[in-house]
Amino acid sequence: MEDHLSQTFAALADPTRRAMLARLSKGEASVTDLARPFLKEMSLPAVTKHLKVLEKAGLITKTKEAQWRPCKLNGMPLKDIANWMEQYRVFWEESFDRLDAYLKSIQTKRSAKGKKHVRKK
Amino acid sequence: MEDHLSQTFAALADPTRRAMLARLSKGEASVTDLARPFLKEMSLPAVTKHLKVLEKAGLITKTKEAQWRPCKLNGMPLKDIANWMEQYRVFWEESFDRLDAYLKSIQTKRSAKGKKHVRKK
DNA sequence: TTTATATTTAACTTATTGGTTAATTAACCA
DNA sequence: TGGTTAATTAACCAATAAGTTAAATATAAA
Repeated sequence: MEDHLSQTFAALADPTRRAMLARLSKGEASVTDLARPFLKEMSLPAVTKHLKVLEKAGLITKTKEAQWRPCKLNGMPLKDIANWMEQYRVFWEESFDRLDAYLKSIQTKRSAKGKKHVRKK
Repeated sequence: MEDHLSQTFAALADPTRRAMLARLSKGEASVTDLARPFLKEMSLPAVTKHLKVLEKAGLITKTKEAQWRPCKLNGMPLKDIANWMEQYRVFWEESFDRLDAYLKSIQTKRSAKGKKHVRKK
């Protein structure tokens, strides 16, 4: 998982971890706080592991307060994802006609440069 | 990988697959077209597998044209991700002061409902 | 100093991922 | 028909992910 973006996407590819982020978006929470909704489904060490994945991806920061480890959400890695997504916005936001026109305009440019691969029908 | 959103995030958590999407954002491409930039690093079956992951996540669609399988990008799953991201926008886009104020306002609401966990310092 | 609470680490298991090579299928072409 | 190109499938392997239980660590409190 060399690159930053892959690491962030991978961290988000788990419903438990996304639920933890959702909880943290309401404010700081300790490990036990975060674990509570999941203790019927998994053990505390499993929760620790999920938090470690989020931490390594930079999505949360753990601090110390007595024997507790309050966690807070850090949105920066999400900004990287949002930036990456921008280049695809046209593929979901515009009407299909516009998307089609957009693709055609690109194809034309490529043809003009002689790059288009011609294929007999 | 039960849920849709997890499947999409997981599909995006690989630089090869993201590069393939980037290529497809310039227009349709066959499997060989998509494979070309990676054939020094991996075999064709590996490429097929990556495409299968993208296809199962709904990010691409494969069609048939003679012995080729032209692939096209489908942005819909990205819209789901963009929607999910919206709830976190405040965590990267606003100034830290505003974020702090936002969190405080939420904390206050929770205190008012008697939900806030009080902890001695 | 013992005990309780909060959290992590260690060691292990199982399933999934990402890759390989070799063989197979499918369509076209001479 | 036989050969070539495009792509997939099968069988396998190594590394990683996600979980487990049991033990260890750290702080606070009695």
